[in-house]
Amino acid sequence: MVNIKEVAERAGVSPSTVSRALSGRVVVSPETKEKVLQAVRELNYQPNVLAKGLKEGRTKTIGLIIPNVRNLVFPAAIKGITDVAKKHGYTVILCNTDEDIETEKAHVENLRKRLVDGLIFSTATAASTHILELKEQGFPVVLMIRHLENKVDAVIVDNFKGGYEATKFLIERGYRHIAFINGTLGLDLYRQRFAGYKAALAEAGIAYNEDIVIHGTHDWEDGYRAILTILERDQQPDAVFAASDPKALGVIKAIKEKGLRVPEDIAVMGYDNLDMSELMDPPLTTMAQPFYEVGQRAAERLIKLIDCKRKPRPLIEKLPAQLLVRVSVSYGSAWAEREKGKGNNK
Amino acid sequence: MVNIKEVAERAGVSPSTVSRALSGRVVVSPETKEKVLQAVRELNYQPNVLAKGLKEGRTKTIGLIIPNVRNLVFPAAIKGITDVAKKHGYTVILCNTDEDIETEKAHVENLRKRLVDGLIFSTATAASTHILELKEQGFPVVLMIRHLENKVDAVIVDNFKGGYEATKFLIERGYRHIAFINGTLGLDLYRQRFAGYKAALAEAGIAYNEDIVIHGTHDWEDGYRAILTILERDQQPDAVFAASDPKALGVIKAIKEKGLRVPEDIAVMGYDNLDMSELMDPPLTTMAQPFYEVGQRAAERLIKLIDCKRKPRPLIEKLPAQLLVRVSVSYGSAWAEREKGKGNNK
DNA sequence: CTGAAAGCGCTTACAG
DNA sequence: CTGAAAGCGCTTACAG
Repeated sequence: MVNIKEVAERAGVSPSTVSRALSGRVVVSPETKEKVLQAVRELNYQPNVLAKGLKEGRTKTIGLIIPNVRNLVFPAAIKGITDVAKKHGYTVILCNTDEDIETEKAHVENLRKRLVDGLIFSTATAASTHILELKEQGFPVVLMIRHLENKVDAVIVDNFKGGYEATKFLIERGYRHIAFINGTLGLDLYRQRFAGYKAALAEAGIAYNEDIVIHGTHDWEDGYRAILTILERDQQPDAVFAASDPKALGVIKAIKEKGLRVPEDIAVMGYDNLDMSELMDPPLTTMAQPFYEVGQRAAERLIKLIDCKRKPRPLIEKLPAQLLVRVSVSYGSAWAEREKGKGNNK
Repeated sequence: MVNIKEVAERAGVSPSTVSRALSGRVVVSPETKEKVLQAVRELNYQPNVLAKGLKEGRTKTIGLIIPNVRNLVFPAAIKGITDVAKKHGYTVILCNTDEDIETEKAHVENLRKRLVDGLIFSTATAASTHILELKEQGFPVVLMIRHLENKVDAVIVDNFKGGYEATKFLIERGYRHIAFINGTLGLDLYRQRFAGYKAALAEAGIAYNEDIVIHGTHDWEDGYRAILTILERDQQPDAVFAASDPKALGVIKAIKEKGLRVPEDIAVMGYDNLDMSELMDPPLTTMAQPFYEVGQRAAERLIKLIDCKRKPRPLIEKLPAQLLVRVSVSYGSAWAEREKGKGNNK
């Protein structure tokens, strides 16, 4: 590859001048500048980013650490990040941790060796204390989707509110026996959705029934098994709130295979709004998470942290999940009764 | 961050010695080596990869250029690549082109400025001649999933065979009026699947009927509309072969909404085997593409190209797609007849 | 406005 | 086996 010296020779100036003409930050006479640009074009000169980075101490690169690229919540967020990064002239390095904390640490080391300017994370586990260390060293870090304590900047979705609103909607629709199929309680986002579920029940005066709540499910097959387990306990929920779309989809599959109908016999509410959820039979009612926006906001926040010398105090940005009503939730038995009663109340 | 000089001081040796002790490629006395490693541990020294890369002219980094991270075929391939890269000590830089050729070119420039050691591509379009240029300059490039002419190393799936076997299976199952819903003919992979479809028809002596073939569909909504269009043409296919799973899923949705049953009235065959396809109602019969393996093989090939000075001639590796029989395809009208006739033929 | 020099943090041929 | 020196390709304070 051609270097700055060759460009300088071609243009009849010194390397310093080439550098200045290209940077735009220093005054260079118009004629010299034109000569330089001409030479650059002729030789198709591409400044070596390593040398530049070594000198300047920054690389216009951000590291992105994701627990699992095959988890469908991440591709949209990745897109949001790369779009914003591109707009600001940043390159993104993607690392996959397989939900493993040691792999995560290894990636962080590797990225720091490469002098990335900042890091966007979805933590593998809540035990990622090495992230707090980074933060303390003044290294720009933004968490996304999954967050830690409130000491590190983060862009997340309001999971308590999401869980609350989903459950409240089911209750308003007249469902009274609402099963909850949750992910691992090791992740704050699932704890929050659970708390929201309970809060909505309490508000409506519905007793919490632990026989229709299952934690720790992971993929659609777990969701499939979980609802079967609940059914085997001789529980007959009139609705199921699953804490992720894949779990909801597994639930629907199991319900159908039992010869029951969705939503007539059991309504199903998901959480995510993955691309496929609209396509399902029946189309899934769900809490839509704004993953693309989460990615965008995380990247914008990180770039702000990188550019600004004195570190502002951590900001936790919570975006709202949005209820998306489709076919998998209809009206429960309490709906008609309430409608009937409405006339009297007024 | 701590540098090599500080380590040298701590260990009481020269920077050269630190470098040598760490590289392992040169003889260093055991005692010196121990002193150095001790200092490295105490200071938590991480060699600066930029400086190292600048000096050595390589960075142990590979660039990965993907047309669209939200397209579900890619996450699995990305995983295959990052797994292999990690095993060999390489880092992966992910770039997203949005199917846009100019963005693709910009990414290539950017990555070369960063001295990546090689590139893995899924080309945005067949017109990516800049990739051929890279190849001619002796720069290591491997294409994946989508390939160009046979001048560049590539790991792809055998699309002709895949299209042929899918269609042949439908014919063997007794279907005779098989619609084909294809992607864009601008991509070789769709041309090949189409050719396979026609070859299987011809072999079985079934006339090609262009009224039940639609090209250029992209996502599930296009698939949904395409089958509706065919139905409006007063065509009644007994089976639909869709050239991707999302298209097949859209087809199923449309068929159901028309009050027809899958597979009893119309059978549906997909192509991909995305994670969700098994979950559908009915579970989708499809040609499974080994995306994870494609990613692995592409990364292995690229690393081989990087390590080997004299360039071997381009190798196009074709992995087989595999028929996965699930519920969305059953038995067509010609099946029973043939079964009946079998006794006589023997 | 422009050039010569120093330096970013490494590695490696050259001496010893 | 080890150290001093040069150099990878840039940028920028220092002169002029």
